Amino acid sequence: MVEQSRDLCDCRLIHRRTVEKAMASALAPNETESLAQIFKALADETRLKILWALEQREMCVCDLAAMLGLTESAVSHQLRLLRNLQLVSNRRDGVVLYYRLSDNHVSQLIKITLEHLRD
Amino acid sequence: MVEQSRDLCDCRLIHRRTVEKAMASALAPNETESLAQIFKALADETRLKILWALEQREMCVCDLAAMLGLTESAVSHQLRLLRNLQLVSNRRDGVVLYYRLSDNHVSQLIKITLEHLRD
DNA sequence: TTAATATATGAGCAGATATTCAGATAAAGA
DNA sequence: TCTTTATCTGAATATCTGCTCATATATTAA
Repeated sequence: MVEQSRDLCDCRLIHRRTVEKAMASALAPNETESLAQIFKALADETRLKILWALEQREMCVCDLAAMLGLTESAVSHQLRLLRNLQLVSNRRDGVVLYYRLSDNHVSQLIKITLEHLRD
Repeated sequence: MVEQSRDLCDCRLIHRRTVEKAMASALAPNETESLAQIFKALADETRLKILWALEQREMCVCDLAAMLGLTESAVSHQLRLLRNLQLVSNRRDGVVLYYRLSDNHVSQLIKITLEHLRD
């Protein structure tokens, strides 16, 4: 006869202290959420291509669309997302908006991950 | 009379060289895909919590489930994903599998991103 | 003001994904 | 061998997300 659900294993008793410590040093809920948002922004091939291109030169929406073979609308949607997370900034020159990376954290993240992939 | 679609702006002609250079220095398709996979792995609050906990101590599936308030099944699914990307490894002690981070790239990524969020 | 250009935005759909549920494996001990 | 424990896995589902389409906004030039 089964007395407990299969989802309650003995480790929960044996490792009680481990779990308590892990919970005590866990990320704050808002930190976890913000981290996930940033990584979500990097978790898409289109946005990665955009960011990698901007890491090397500023480009307008139209340039990015041409480079990626996508509509300018699609690119603009992605740029808004990146803008909201302050990963990219822009400057206006007449009707044209030139986008660039806001800081060098993004390129650091991409480079470290490329390093990880090469191991 | 409109001669070109709205999706073909003059920038494509004016900035032709910019676009060509961007395409020449673009990430290889397989690099882009692999990068996106890694960032996708980090782009989920559950997996972030798992990785942050493992950065500080090894833990078994059961511990992680208790810590996160999730079923062991859900945790196991996520660990498989992280294992497939070689972000975590495990050692067996009897019936218990203890998980840990495979290398320190993940904690670097999380720390850089936390830094970005603090600016 | 009017027209043209570059970009932004909202709605909607197709495809991706995190969790749950039910059941399957693998190691240890009786 | 049989049972128990810890973990794994496939299928199903509800939610999320990237793109397209149509339209709106903002800047410039006529």
